[in-house]
Amino acid sequence: MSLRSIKPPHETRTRILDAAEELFMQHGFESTSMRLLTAKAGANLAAVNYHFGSKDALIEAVFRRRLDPMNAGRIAELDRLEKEAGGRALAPEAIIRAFVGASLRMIEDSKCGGRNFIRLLGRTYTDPQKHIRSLIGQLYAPAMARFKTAFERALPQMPGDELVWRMHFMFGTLAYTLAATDTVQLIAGCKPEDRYDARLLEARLTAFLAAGLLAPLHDSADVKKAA
Amino acid sequence: MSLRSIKPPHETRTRILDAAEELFMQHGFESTSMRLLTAKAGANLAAVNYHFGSKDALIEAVFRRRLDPMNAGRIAELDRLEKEAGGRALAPEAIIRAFVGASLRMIEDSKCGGRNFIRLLGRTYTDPQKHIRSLIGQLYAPAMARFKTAFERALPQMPGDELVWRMHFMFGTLAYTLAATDTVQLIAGCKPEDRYDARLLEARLTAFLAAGLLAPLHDSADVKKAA
DNA sequence: TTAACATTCAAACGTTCGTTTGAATCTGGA
DNA sequence: TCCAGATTCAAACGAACGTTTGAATGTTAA
Repeated sequence: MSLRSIKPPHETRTRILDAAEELFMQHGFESTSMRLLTAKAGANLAAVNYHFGSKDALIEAVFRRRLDPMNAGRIAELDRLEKEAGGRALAPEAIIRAFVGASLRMIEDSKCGGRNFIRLLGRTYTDPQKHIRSLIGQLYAPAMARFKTAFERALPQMPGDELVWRMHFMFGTLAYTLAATDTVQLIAGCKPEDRYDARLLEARLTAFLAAGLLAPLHDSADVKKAA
Repeated sequence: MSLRSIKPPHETRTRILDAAEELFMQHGFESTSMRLLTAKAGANLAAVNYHFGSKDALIEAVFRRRLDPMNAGRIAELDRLEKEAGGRALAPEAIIRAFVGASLRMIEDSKCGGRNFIRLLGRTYTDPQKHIRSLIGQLYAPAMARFKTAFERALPQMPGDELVWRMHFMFGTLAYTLAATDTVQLIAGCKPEDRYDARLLEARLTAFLAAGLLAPLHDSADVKKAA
């Protein structure tokens, strides 16, 4: 038995996950048939049910594989920044960058299929199926709580519900930007060139989000009076 | 023949469109079967193919019915504002409000099923199927061009590509906010109460978007140097 | 070599899908 | 009243779906 033939464990599992990632991104969950998927993965039709149990379980596995490490990285980055700052408060923009950077770094990473995943992820926040949305929510929960307290510390003067909404807006901007990589031309009116240079995009996105987060508080009394 | 029995033209057509709007929102396009849809509309299974030709044509009709008037309203509102201002430049926030308001007013309108449509629309910008995305893009194109020149007039100092991206971000924030009406609790950690009071949401969203649009220009030279 | 286990395979299962068909029914003007 | 066109209806079509099955093959350790 030669060295070449030492088979990595779960080889088919990984091939299936890779194929699923790409096809789910291209066609969505329902339009991706097990027959097309297993063919692309070079596996037998029954392989998905053997290795994952069902198509739904495969979908869950696709998200767990990348989302867990990604959010762990976000939290670690935040820990690092806070340690580095000693007792001082973090700049809101630094917190934003810790969150946004994780997504954009994955886009840049061309050798792992992260770009497919990020686009897929960005679209799945608004998936019709509730159990899929709640899976995503569950996988995000720890990081979300961690970043929320970080923002609270950085912006002690901001009312709680206001912060919740602004985080919601920021999260949405990121999600849409990553998912809708081709709708820029809707506005530009032409094909994007190198518009998805991740580094430039990160700078633009961070500037936009930081300004939105720090926007002057609207006078909610005005709104209530007008109503 | 009594007055009551005067049948409005295209009655079934309308019932089908209404049912489609609600079911597409609840389950997505593919998970909504013609059998469920026609049953909800109180029509025969063959009715969709008779009145619209195919399921895809029905999807298109669902969007055309509401999107065309909505964008026409946006443009009319912008015309009104510019006429009102005489020759003076419009405030960027007023332009934003003209765009955002059209969506939020439809959410509030409870008697027409606009709320379903808006959620459906918000998610469809990132639909996997390219021909659906390009349909939406085509329906938005006139309004998008109109608002782009309005922003250019209001912000003459902003570089063109920068404006394109910031409009992209704003559009995305709006789309996500409308589509993901239940992910706020992802951040809040609890059920939203009256969180979707449209008027309060409009104030919050406009403040966020205006600040983001007017964010200080990042030094793109820095980014290029670092790369 | 053998036995136990893990994986792959071709084939079939029952179900559901969008669409089509041709007859039945309704509608409005001659 | 009668007829042409519009609409509705029950029934069926072939295709594609996710999943299951049981045999075949590959792998590992005694």
